[in-house]
Amino acid sequence: MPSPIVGALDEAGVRLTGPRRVLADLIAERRGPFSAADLAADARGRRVEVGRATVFRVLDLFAELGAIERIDLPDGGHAYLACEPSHHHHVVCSSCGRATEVADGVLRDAVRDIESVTGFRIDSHRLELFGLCPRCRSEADE
Amino acid sequence: MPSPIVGALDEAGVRLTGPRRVLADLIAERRGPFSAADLAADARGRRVEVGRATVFRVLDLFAELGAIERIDLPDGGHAYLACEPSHHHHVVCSSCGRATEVADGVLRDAVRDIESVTGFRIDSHRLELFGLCPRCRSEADE
DNA sequence: AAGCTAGCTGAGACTCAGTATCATCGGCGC
DNA sequence: GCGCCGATGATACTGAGTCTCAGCTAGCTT
Repeated sequence: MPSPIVGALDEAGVRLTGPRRVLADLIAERRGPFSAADLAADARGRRVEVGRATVFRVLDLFAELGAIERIDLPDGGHAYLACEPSHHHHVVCSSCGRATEVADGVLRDAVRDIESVTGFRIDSHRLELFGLCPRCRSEADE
Repeated sequence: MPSPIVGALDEAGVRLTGPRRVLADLIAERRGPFSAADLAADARGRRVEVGRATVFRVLDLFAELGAIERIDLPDGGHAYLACEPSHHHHVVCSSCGRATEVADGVLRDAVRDIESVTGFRIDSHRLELFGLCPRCRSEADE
């Protein structure tokens, strides 16, 4: 079964090259957030050489297609996350790295409030949430 | 008149050194977000030499004291912003860089919703908003 | 199936933010 | 003033991300 990202590539009408397939597969197998360096290491682990520059380019491409998203970690670092193309936000577990998506709806009212208070016209926003996932919560309770 | 940051340093009981005063003044004069490199350049422009490492250290210190905050720009870069120490979020004008603070209250309900939907226990979050400030809006309308 | 070409790739040099180290300096409590 | 200890600056280092360019290849064309 081909990864859903490969399907997205196909639909977008971009070339389906070797490195793109490999990276799409590796991304599909990852659960939590990952960095460009992680992917490069994964590829090396499989004895598939993918240039560092290519990893960044492909990550950019996927992000443009909406197949993955770039998020900012609390420590200031960056990471990528496979996700649905619709606008949404991420909840990242600070213990195990597991991540979940949250629909954007919850923020709509808040954004409207902020617009009327500040006079700004809000064009875009980014919200990232960090905490403990259900599994890590119950482990912490024991 | 001393910058409000100098007061914060005093209260926190940390040393009031030359570089800290200089950087506090430079930060107080800035309107929008700024980077560590911006500050270093400002200092050089005034013929005051402040080591690059010191700029980062002082920025860290100020951030710890809550006198400034680190924000993530939409392009993935970082910047700092002078602000009040209470928890809040920033609205940054994507045209002129002017920034405003928004109290955290608007998000409380949204965070509660997200907790009940996902089962996560949310410990922290970061919200950044980008758009046009009132002034740039009216200029854009003309 | 062979040819063509735009677009992709990999190597490697480069930039730039941020960190680590360490000898020296200078705030500030005495 | 004196002296201690934290702060400083010079310098070297790391690691993420970008740029360039020669060579390669996916997939259209015939």
